[in-house]
Amino acid sequence: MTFHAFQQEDVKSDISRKLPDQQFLLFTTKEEDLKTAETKKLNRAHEHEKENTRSVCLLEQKRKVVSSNIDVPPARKSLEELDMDKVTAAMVLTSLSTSPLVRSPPVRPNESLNGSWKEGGFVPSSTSSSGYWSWNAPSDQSNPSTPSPPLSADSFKAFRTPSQADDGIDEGEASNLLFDEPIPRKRKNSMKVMFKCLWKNCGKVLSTAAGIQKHIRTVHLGRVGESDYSDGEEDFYYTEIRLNTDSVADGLSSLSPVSPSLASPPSFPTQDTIRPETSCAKSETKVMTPLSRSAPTNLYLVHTDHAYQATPPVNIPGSAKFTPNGSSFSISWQSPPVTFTGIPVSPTHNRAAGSGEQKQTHTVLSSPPRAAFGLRKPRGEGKKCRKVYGMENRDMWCTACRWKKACQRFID
DNA sequence: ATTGCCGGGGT
DNA sequence: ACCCCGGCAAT
Ligand SMILES: [Zn+2]
Repeated sequence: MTFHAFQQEDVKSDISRKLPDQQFLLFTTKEEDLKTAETKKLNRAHEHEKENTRSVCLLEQKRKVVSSNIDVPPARKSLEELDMDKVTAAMVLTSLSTSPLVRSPPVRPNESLNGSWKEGGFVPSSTSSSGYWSWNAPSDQSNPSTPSPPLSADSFKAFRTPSQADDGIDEGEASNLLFDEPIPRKRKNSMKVMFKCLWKNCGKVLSTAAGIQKHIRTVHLGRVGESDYSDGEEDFYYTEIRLNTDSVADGLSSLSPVSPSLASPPSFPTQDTIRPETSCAKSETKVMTPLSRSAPTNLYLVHTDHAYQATPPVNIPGSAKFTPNGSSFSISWQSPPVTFTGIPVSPTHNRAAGSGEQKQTHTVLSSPPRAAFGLRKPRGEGKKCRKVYGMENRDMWCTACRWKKACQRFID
């Protein structure tokens, strides 16, 4: 782990007025990281090194932006973890109304003095080794009894040290899905991720990290020519906000490539309690009234049921292979037309060209209502890490997405 | 073409 | 357990 400080100097002149001149402390993870994690990814080693550095830098930027915009009593440093959720809740609410947002930082450059010193310390999260990708990671284990406010917010959950085994907990153990009844109903957890530009007088909100980076690059940094100039150190100032699909619409007046956003009626917002143990299936539906016109309710980021696919068996192996041929047929029950597939006996030669022989009767018809199996997973609606962060930010993806498994961060 | 992710492989 | 990727369906 090495530190270097450098001066922000490649900003253009007008920009330097807008943002306080400051020094940056950027830590890269050369030795430690590359030694372990990188060795495995030999094929990708090159770009990865860059990417790593870059994203760290990027995260640092975020921290800096945040830190430079608020005055927090200095006594606060150490216990920030404890009331993190309160702080963040307030913080996000603030961030939604005013552009720059806030957070008590570990390092706080003095903004008024242009000299802008910083103390050298800042061991990045030595106590809480893992990153801050989720609030339940290091802190919540301390107080399982006190329920945190169910409605909280999570903006830029970005402060993590790269590499690390942080991702293991990153989507920590929530196991607390509200209404997960017998039915395979998927949670209505629809939330949107937005990236908001933090430059002054620009509250631009885009839907992808790549998008906002591009925006900042072109609009604020003036780098028009180079489209994907991704050297290690760029100064992005943006934050990530998550909001429910309903109650969007405010604040986001100028968003450009935002997806249409279904105009669903206020389906009760899912509410994940932060209780560590999930108790039984007793639906303690804490369904609170959807705050009528409240600010976009940012959701907590608990989700993260254990590993991949907590959903009941929806996927029958080999079913999909035969769909186009004669062996499958679709039945429409209530709402969604589900397609059942007959179980083929001999996968190799089902339905040859001319032979309409097919004595195979579909026994599936007999078991209508529960039909425990059959349909393929309807393909999660909504953007996942890959789309949201883009290929170039692969190390921001959740673990599952990196493994090409079902995303754990954005659950449908 | 891109995205999500299951299944299966490697360590 | 962690990590990766071929391949497929859906988009
Ligand atoms: Zn993901």
